[in-house]
Amino acid sequence: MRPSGRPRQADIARLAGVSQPTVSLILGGGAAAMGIAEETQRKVMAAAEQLGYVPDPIATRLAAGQNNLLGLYTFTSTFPTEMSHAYYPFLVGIEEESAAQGYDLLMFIASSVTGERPHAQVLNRVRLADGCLFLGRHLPVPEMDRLLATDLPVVYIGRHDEFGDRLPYVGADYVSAGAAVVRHLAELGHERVLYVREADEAITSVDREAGFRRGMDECGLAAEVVRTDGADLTPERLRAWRDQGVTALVTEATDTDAAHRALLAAAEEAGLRFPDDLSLATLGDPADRPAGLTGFAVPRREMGAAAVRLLTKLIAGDRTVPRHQLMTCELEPGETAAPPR
Amino acid sequence: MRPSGRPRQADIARLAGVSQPTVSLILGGGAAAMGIAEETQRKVMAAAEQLGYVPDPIATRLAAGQNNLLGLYTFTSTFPTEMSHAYYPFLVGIEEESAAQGYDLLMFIASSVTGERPHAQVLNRVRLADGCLFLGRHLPVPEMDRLLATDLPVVYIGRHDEFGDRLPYVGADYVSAGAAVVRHLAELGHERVLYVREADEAITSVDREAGFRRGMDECGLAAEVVRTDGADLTPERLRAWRDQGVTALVTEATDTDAAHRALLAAAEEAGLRFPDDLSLATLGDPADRPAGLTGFAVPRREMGAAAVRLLTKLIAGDRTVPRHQLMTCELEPGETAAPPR
DNA sequence: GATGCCACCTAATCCGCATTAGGTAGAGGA
DNA sequence: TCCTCTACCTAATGCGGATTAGGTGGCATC
Repeated sequence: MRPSGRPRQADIARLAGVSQPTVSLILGGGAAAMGIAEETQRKVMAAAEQLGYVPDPIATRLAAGQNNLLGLYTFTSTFPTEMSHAYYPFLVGIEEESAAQGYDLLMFIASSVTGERPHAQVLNRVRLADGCLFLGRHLPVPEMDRLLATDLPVVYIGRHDEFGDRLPYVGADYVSAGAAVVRHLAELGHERVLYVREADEAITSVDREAGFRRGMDECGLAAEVVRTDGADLTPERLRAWRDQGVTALVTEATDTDAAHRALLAAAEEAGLRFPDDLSLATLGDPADRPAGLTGFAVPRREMGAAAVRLLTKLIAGDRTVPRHQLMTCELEPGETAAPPR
Repeated sequence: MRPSGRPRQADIARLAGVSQPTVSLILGGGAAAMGIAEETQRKVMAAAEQLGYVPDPIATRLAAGQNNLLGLYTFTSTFPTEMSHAYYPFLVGIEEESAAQGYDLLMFIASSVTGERPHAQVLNRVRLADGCLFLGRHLPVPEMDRLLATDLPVVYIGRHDEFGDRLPYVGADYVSAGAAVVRHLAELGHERVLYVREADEAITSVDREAGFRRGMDECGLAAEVVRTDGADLTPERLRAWRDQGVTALVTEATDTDAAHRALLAAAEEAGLRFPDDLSLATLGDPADRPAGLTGFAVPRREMGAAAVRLLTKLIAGDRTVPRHQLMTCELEPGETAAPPR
């Protein structure tokens, strides 16, 4: 049976009057084709062209162990219907860099039909590609663990230290970015800056606070940190802070943006405006980032591109690349922070 | 060389004291394993379990003859940086339905910032999927023609009649939708409705006008059509139409939205408001659709899903499916159309 | 004219699994 | 005892391409 009408190397070989291995050598290109007569190469290339030959990625991978396909697996729907297209910038970066590196993208889809453990199935299919990018908040640890046990190159987009050095990733440098935001506030003249963070201990939250502290430290200021669940951020509390001499607030953007939202709401209710009454900065990209908000931007597009570069290097067998990369986030001065008044 | 340390069927076979094909039969499950002794099955299953066997998807697919991959090729960047994410809803539908059908998505990347990849080359590579979806405004006719000459199942998203029956597609039924919008206006009491369209003769524009005319016809009204390049839509002209008794305007949404935008601008300048002074409806989805605009919605998500269904049927060899499908667009009553005043 | 040497290409295999045509052993019948 | 069936399993092969170890013919050399 010949399942597809696609031409194979054997067809080219017949047409060109050579053997299949010769075709493979020539189409394989470069160094391997060195010892082959120009004339033969021309014939073969012409035949391949004429037949519209395209190598079968499956066979290629089976035989050679690679097929120029980069897998992309998101642990939720790749194209989220609900959430603001948070993944989109990643995809843009991934697409661009993949094209630049000569890879096509193989998007693996967590089938909703498989129910129970959808990831197990897909994580197996993932091995179709030469390597795979992962994206998404909730990472299924056991399946990932099994995948890491294989030799498939993998890169996670986003910081994930659960697996230590075993899981390469490209993340954002929240620490440096947080410190930069604080320095910006200090340069504006703020001396009492309060960090309002959520109770969540996610690595990103930890990093942001570390960044805040580092920035304060570098400026010789005392770091004050408050944890909130959102509800306890009352207008009175805000006013009290202000009366005590606090001139700037820093919050963090998370998946829920609880602290950020609560702060905005409380300020509104208290009749406090930014930056007139208080300065405000936010560490991270809130989902509905108000224009002019002081903080930093997560370079999602660049992260996507960097992840592709890292992955292709891993595929190429490069053992020297740093397996954990943190991208710099650009400071966004914005308009919610100004000199204290 | 044994590239991966994973166990294969041969290993199981050795451990269970049977042959590799036997293992394949048993693990292949169900019907094929019918003629195999229970005892043997147990041994094999136990061995597989013990070794932690997981079938290699590559080899499986090579042997099975198809790879469960749907290609997706957009004639522009798949993830446009600039334009409002017009393709996004298509992608959502495509992803969902692909998952439901058990296919993964292979995204072919056309142009990139670096190194142009001519369509010809990519259209060749496209053939590595079991079938391919196409998306995008500008379709390279000669290359497409060559691709259609092969037996690769293909579905275009969007109406494209250049290739007649050779190119299956899933489009939107602009004619019916246009007629429905006009009927809506007529029901509101409008009798003199003016269609303001662009000069472009794209099939979609032709359809929209046809829809307008059909709607008017069904309501026993005379169709009046004006072509514009945008610049000639002066405030005076709008006022003149109104003074002559026109109570409703209909425009079309295109890639540039020239007519639509010009009309809004001219109305603003003329101090005419919708629906107070004139009623307005737009055929299609303008890029920045103002909330409440009367018109119809293009069911992009459903189109994506329908395209996947059509493609999978074609792949399965179904020769009876209608190769051209037009999806119904929902009327959006909106607020820019009201009874004439 | 035998030998050596290249330059070019092909035969043979493998990758891991699926499939089909056979083969073997044991049971049952004559 | 010989033959025929089943019941079970295996040998052989293919999928499409990569790789390696040869093989062949022509030309130069002694």
